Amino acid sequence: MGRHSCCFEQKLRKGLWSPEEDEKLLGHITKYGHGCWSSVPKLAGLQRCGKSCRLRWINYLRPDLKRGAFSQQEENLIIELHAVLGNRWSQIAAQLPGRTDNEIKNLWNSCIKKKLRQGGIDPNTHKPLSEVAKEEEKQLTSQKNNELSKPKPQMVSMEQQYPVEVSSVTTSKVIINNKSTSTNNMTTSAPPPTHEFLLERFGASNESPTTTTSCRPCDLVGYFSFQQLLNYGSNIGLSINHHHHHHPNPNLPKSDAMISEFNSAVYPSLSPPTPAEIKPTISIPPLDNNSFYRGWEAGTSSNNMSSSSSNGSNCSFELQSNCSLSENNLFPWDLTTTDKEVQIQALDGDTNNIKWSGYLHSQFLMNQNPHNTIYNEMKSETTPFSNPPAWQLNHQNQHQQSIQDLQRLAAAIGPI
DNA sequence: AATTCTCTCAACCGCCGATCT
DNA sequence: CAGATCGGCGGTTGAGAGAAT
Repeated sequence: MGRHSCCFEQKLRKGLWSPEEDEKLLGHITKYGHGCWSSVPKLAGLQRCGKSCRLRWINYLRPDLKRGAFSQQEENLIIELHAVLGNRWSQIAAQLPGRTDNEIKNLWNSCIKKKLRQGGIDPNTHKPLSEVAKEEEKQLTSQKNNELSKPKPQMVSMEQQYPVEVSSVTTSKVIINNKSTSTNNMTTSAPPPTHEFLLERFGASNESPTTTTSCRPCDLVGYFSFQQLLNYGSNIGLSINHHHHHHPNPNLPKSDAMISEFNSAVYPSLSPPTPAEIKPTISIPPLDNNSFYRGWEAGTSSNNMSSSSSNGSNCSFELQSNCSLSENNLFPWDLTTTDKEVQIQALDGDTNNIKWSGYLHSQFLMNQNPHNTIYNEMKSETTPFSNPPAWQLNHQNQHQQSIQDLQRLAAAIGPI
């Protein structure tokens, strides 16, 4: 069970895709949509399994892919998201329009990990390496002790260990305060950081006056503002602005000051606010996709989602769109217009960065001409699959789902 | 110039949950 | 209800390119 039948089939090609194969797949999908992936190879005349076709499309042929090197902003965002999501590459990729999970995963494994280590940060835990080493030592000793007392170690599921479901916020799964889950195996590969860690990172410490109950507003802040970021989709960068200038977190021991400085550089938008009474307000955009996007578009480059604090504290949480949608057309297609497909083009508009192979490159550049584009074909075709294309619907649905998730969460929590 | 090493990245593999039959 | 199928995900592999020796 679970195995793809295609995996057993003989005579299927493997390995790198030839330009001819790419052309066939591209031609087929742009004309008919992918529909059922398992039927794509047959229909497109390819000796590949459907899974391979899907992967090729998603990772390489999709027209909304942003090619070229990752910007520093993107890298920073990946680091920030990894701190929250762990190795959930697809969810991280969902916040970086035009980037694939595979690409991000590769970048993480080849570059970012190394950079973080060089900066004294453990890439798995996002904590200073020195701290992690200490914890490992502690764990080793406590493990030894446990082995003496317990014959078998208890398995802890991810849900038990990190009970806040980051990917899909549903009222049933949100646990406001997970103080009970103190076991935090920092040696495992890339666990999402704990709630406590986020509190530490965000500076929402016990100094808050509202810390006595099990449902503190500040407890929500770390996750919830991040959740807002995550759910509000691809074009939002999180910035936690505290109106002090950057300085090492006073809560950190002095020996960690350098690391803190590094954090400021690597996590430029994540410099911890001073421990203060942060009380975010939540504004929920309407469900209507178009008006939501227009709402972002209508704003300036900085769209405050929540920025008030109850006592006039200098801290504010602010969600920013990276830049104005109207300026950069960050969505690969403009959902508010009728000529959607005509708008599809390299997102950053920098053709030098486009890594298409030669024939594809010329083909796509050609296709950017609204008068000569296969995407016009896509639009005009009225096949069961391509009206609109599934990959467009997916993107659209993803945002709508995110908004609905957030609304459910807000409804469950009530006014803060 | 030849060899080895390192890095990048496309693609595969195996698993899982959802859906279909 | 059980098995089959499918789409999706994260981990891993290995080819190829470039750097170092």
